[in-house]
Amino acid sequence: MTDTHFPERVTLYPVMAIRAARRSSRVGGGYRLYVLAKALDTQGRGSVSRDELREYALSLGVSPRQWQRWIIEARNNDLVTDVQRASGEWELILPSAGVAAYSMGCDGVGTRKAEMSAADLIGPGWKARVWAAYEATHNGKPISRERMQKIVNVPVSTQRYRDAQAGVVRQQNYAKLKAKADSLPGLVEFGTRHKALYVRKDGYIGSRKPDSRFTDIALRAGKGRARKANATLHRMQRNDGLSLMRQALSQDVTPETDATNDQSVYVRLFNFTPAQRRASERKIAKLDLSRRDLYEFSHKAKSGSLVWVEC
DNA sequence: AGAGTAGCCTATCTAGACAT
DNA sequence: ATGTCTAGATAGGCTACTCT
Repeated sequence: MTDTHFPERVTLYPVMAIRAARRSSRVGGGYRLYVLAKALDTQGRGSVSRDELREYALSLGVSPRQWQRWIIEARNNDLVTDVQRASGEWELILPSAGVAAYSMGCDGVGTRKAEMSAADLIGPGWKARVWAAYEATHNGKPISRERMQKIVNVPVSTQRYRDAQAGVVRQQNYAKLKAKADSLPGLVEFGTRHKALYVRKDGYIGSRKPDSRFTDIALRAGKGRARKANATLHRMQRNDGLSLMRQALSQDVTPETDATNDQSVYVRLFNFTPAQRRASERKIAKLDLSRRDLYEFSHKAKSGSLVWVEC
């Protein structure tokens, strides 16, 4: 076999992949071809040989017919540009992530890349595996499906469908609040930002938090150049008058909106280590927020659920 | 003969409705 | 909170065709 020199792993921005995976995007194959091309361009030259990319795709099980459709999609979305070298060989010029995101109509590339196997991009279930890569970027931190829908605009029912198909493991999270059981009636009567309150066996008040999800389909990669890619994208949007209002806070925190003034007044942060918690406290101190929840990981319950203590 | 392609057919997917 | 079902839509495979 001559395939062995082709990359087995690729890195991508799951937020872009999710955009491409939308039925209406008409760039599902084109985007995957772009990801493969980027993986092939190990030197970062900004271009790859068209024949080599075709060979790479076919070695992964892409049919000649698919290749034909995919490269057309990639061209239609400015993800590749054909140029002929003096030698006669055809090269494909590849845009940067930010420019590619702009071409695809993304509002952002997210904050994290993910790494996954190239073969997982091909064949039935690829959308679920790409979704799992997005789940992996949360690194086990609790996040509700509703929140993910707000971020990437994938309906909750579709999220469940994808998770089930990709075998994503879900774990429940419970928070141990500072308040004791005797304050529960007051909390119930006057209301609280905490949902699903109950009295724990140790006498403190507990609250059900969003689930954590885990997968081994993808690894969370470093932050890489997400900031740069987003900056490029947003500059292009501004130039086109397409700039959208963006979140004031990073994706590591969960802003909620106060219905009365539409301002972010509330964040919730989950931290696995004391060092993470201290970093979060510093971050929060700068933000001038009226309300916040901060939790540090405590332990894994017998049931498998994760328990977090309010700080 | 071999490469590329059109069009048909089937598998897969989406997302709402309903059930548990 | 999850699972099941479904109609309608899309993607991908297959085959026969054209062109050189």
